[in-house]
Amino acid sequence: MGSWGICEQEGWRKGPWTPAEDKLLIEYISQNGEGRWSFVSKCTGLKRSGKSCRLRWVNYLRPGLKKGHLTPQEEGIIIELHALWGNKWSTIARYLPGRTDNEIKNYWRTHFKKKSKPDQIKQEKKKEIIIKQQQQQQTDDNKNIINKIPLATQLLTSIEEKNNKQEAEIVFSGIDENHHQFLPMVYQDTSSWSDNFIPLDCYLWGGLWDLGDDDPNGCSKMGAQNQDNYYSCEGEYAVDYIF
DNA sequence: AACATTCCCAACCGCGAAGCA
DNA sequence: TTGCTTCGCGGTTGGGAATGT
Repeated sequence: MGSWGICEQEGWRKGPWTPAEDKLLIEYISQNGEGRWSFVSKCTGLKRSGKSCRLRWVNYLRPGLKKGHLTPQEEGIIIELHALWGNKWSTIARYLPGRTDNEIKNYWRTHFKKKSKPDQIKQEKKKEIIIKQQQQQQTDDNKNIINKIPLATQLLTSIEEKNNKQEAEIVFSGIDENHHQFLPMVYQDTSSWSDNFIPLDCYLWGGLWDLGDDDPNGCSKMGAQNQDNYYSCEGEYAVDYIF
């Protein structure tokens, strides 16, 4: 079934929402809360499928949504997280309060994907060469860096031992051509991540997560807790601890 | 001014996961 | 366990706005 409930029902409206439709949907949700989307049409007389109602609410009407262009900081986060997770738009969106997966997806397609054409490919290849040249050096560097991070080492070991299928691997770390410090990165299967736990590599990206105003670690808002392969951001740990 | 092209984003579609009887 | 319904996600599309020729 493609579109929830009475999917092939005649008379579903499609296309842009009108202000009157928005009003009906907002009223419904203010009285009944989110969810049970298939009941919206029954309760309000709205000629929209549950799926359409959910989409409209989530992407446009929901309170707290930010409008307007993404900030450079948000853009940076998208780039970083996309490099890590790929097209996991909803996952990325969780770390950009007020932004929707749809918005981020659209933004990526229009601002970044088009740029990864010829010029970008050349640049990528250049980078690959540079990175390869650095890798040998970095292998040693990694050891040195990790030696400075006992906890990180522990966690890496933990991931490797307990989740050998995830094949945790340090991809690179070191210093780029502009003398910017790379953090060690760990690529792993992200499918098992839960909302409540922050993977090691996110922990390692402490600066990135420091978006908050309520917690110097920028982590508490993510509700991190202890779990086998995940680093707890509650308590005394400081993300800046790494470098 | 007129037309063509590109950009942008809201909305749709198909699929798979989750929940439940 | 199975089948059905609901939900959420990622990919794609359609069309208006902006820009270029």
